[in-house]
Amino acid sequence: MARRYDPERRQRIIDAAIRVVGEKGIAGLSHRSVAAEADVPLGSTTYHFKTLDDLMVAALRQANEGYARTVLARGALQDPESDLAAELAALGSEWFAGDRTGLEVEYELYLAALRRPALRPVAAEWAEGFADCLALRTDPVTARALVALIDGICLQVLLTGAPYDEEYTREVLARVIG
Amino acid sequence: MARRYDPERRQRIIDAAIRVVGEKGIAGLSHRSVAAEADVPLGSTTYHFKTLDDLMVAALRQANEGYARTVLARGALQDPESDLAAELAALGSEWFAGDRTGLEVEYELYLAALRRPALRPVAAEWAEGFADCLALRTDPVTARALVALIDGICLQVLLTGAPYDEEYTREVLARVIG
DNA sequence: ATCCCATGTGTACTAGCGTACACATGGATA
DNA sequence: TATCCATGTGTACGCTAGTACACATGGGAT
Repeated sequence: MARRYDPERRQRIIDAAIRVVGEKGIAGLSHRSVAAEADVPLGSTTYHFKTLDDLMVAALRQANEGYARTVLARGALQDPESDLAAELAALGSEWFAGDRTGLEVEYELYLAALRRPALRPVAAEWAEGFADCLALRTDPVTARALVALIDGICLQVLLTGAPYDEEYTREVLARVIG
Repeated sequence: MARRYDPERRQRIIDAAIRVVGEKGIAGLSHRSVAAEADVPLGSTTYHFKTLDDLMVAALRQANEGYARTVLARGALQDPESDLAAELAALGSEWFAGDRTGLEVEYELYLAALRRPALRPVAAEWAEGFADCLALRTDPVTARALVALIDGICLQVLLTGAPYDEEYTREVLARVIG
């Protein structure tokens, strides 16, 4: 019995869940599919995560942390001298560059909060955390609006297949900043 | 057997699908659950809609038409003298007033396009149709941004459970209009 | 050193799913 | 009127799901 007493078992299950959502979407997420992806027995996924909602909460929280890091990594966002709209539009370009799987996973789990109350606090954490970060450069109301507009623009791109337009994004974000 | 040769069978199945999504979410949508809700045999739902995607396409299209009517019904939107931002913010209040089930169904199907390519053209129809309508009062770029911002604001409300704030919405929409 | 219990493993049960298919029926067409 | 085929009905199959549970194991508290 290899891998008994695996101290990272729980973490590996979360990572596997994120990969499953990336490959098959939330509809393809099950205790069994995650167990197979993580190479652990079925009972192990049900032991660590009693319900799929629990697992999605953990996965969304982890995805949020990843995107929070990409925001934090863009240090210029904190620099009062930088062009906030341009920085945010460039952040969007970074998100959409290359493989979009990560972004799709983030949004799929985020949007799942619509029907899964358990996810709502985690979705709210993301929105508020991002807004708090932006509020350092502007007022809270504007910060909330920026988050909403960025969400809306990202969704239009993901849902309709339209290309991401950084210059357009910068322009309209700048209007909200006023 | 009663109800043989039911000329509205297909329509009744679509209506039932929308009710099922409203009650149980897309996750609860199946040929069987819809058949039960529409009070038709299983074979009837699979006959009219070969796949669930087909059924979701029909349901989203119908939901879109309903919301398009609420937009058109707000005649003041077309009136060049009216305050566009205020009218749109009021439209949001109308959407959120009372039972939100309809709005949740609309967004749940709309957002499902993220993972279901079959729904993307229908999602794009909604976004473009709404934007085209707004473009009558402003330019196409601003119209698109307004749709994105409205989507973002509605989602924040639905996902995080925050209340809908008409005055805040009017204020930030006005900034985008410039 | 002993024991407990958090953790890990394997399997079985029941329910619901999409799918397929054989057959029924009667409006539309010729 | 005779025929055809779009539409309607009922049932069965194989698959996957969540859940439950009995049992195994060994790290850490005592």
